Amino acid sequence: MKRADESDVMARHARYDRHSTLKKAITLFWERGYHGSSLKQIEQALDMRPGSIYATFGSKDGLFSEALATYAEQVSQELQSYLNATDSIVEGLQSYLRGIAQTQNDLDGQPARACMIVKTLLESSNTHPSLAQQARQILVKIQEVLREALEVAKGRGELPASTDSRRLARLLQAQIIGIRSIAESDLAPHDLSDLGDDAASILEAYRLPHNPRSDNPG
Amino acid sequence: MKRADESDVMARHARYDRHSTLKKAITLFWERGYHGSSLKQIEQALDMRPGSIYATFGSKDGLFSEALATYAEQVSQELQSYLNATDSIVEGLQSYLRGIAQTQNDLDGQPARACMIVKTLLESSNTHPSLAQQARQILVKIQEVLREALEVAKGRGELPASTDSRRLARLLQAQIIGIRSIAESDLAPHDLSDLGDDAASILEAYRLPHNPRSDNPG
DNA sequence: ACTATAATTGAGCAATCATTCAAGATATAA
DNA sequence: TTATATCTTGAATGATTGCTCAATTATAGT
Repeated sequence: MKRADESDVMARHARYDRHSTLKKAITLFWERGYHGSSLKQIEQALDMRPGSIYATFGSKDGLFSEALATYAEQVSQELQSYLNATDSIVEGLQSYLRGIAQTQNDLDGQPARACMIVKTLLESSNTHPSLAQQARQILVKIQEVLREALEVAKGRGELPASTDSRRLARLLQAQIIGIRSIAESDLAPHDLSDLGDDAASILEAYRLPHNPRSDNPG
Repeated sequence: MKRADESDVMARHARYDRHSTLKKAITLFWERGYHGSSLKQIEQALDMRPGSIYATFGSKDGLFSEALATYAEQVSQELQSYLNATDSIVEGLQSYLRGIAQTQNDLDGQPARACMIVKTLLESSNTHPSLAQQARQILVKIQEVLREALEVAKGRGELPASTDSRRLARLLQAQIIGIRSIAESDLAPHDLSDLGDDAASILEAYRLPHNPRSDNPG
């Protein structure tokens, strides 16, 4: 059997760019969730007819799964860009916590909304095991990114060597989830911003006591 | 016109106790959410036929709304019982944060699960405005309970008079939401317990006697 | 036992659900 | 052009959705 890309006769090319289509899917699914998004609405959001959708993504599940993976990639990259923006890992993390507490944190100027990963986990944990498992794995992966960043911070002397990075990473993830979930309330922008500051300042207690006139530099 | 309870002729009494029925509804809706629970499943969970369900609760929306309100009552009472268990408000709050991080925190021995209020808010914020608004109001009410508790703590000298109780209440609510949401991951019981401890110890920095931080957030 | 009242039932409703597939459209190679 | 491969379409599928209501059953007072 001959695969499409091996064929000696080319044919019609796809009208839809997969990645930009997935971004449209993210917008819809992030807003309405899996069960809340009907295929009718998906057709409208993607400007595709059912046949094309199923030919491209296999099923509603497949589309959602790809959209979630793409979203996770976006989130990871955003976190990484915060971490790379400063010499200090801890300050990068603090900056990230403050950033997600801004009501206009997107390029599109969208208001802060709960994380799509958490929304998916909570929605599907007892209705759609495979989706829930995917969400869990993404959360573990992000936790791993946080843990590695904290390890680097330890190496740089920002945190005590005794710091349990895995454990602190979980505390940070809880902050992220808490902030972004509360953002779904109609909290005043200023109050949400304060919450970001408070969550960021939690890290101060974990910092290596930095004494400018320290007499024991070990 | 004669009302039923004014009638001089009594009739068949209801087979179903409203409160125990609502508890069954909570179990289903908490697990599967609003969109994830079909009327077929509701019929089975309540052991009621559609006619009875609609005669009693009006609609699926009405049933869910009553179930959510009942759940909120349960949560508030649990929080209050933690606050009343100790002389110290702060320790009561810490005990609560640790308590919700226990995998078996219910009388029924159920594993820790994400808060039904938050699940509802995230699921319905863009699909079911009235439900989302109800969830938001409940969260505000709980925040108010926390704030009042913190005010009492200030009066008792547990916290500095300068403490912004409203702001700290929001930080605490973010902890609760974060812990309970992360509980939906298949985190090891010990790890979740650690997270509870870490969230509880955040309050140490806000305490009056030994505040390790120079800049008091508040 | 009889009557009035209320609670319960479950078959059945129109609408919507996710999905399929034969037919048509379009681009490339020869 | 013609043939071939691929993409797109949208009507139609059977299942399921939330919900209704006429009929049935059960209770209490007379």
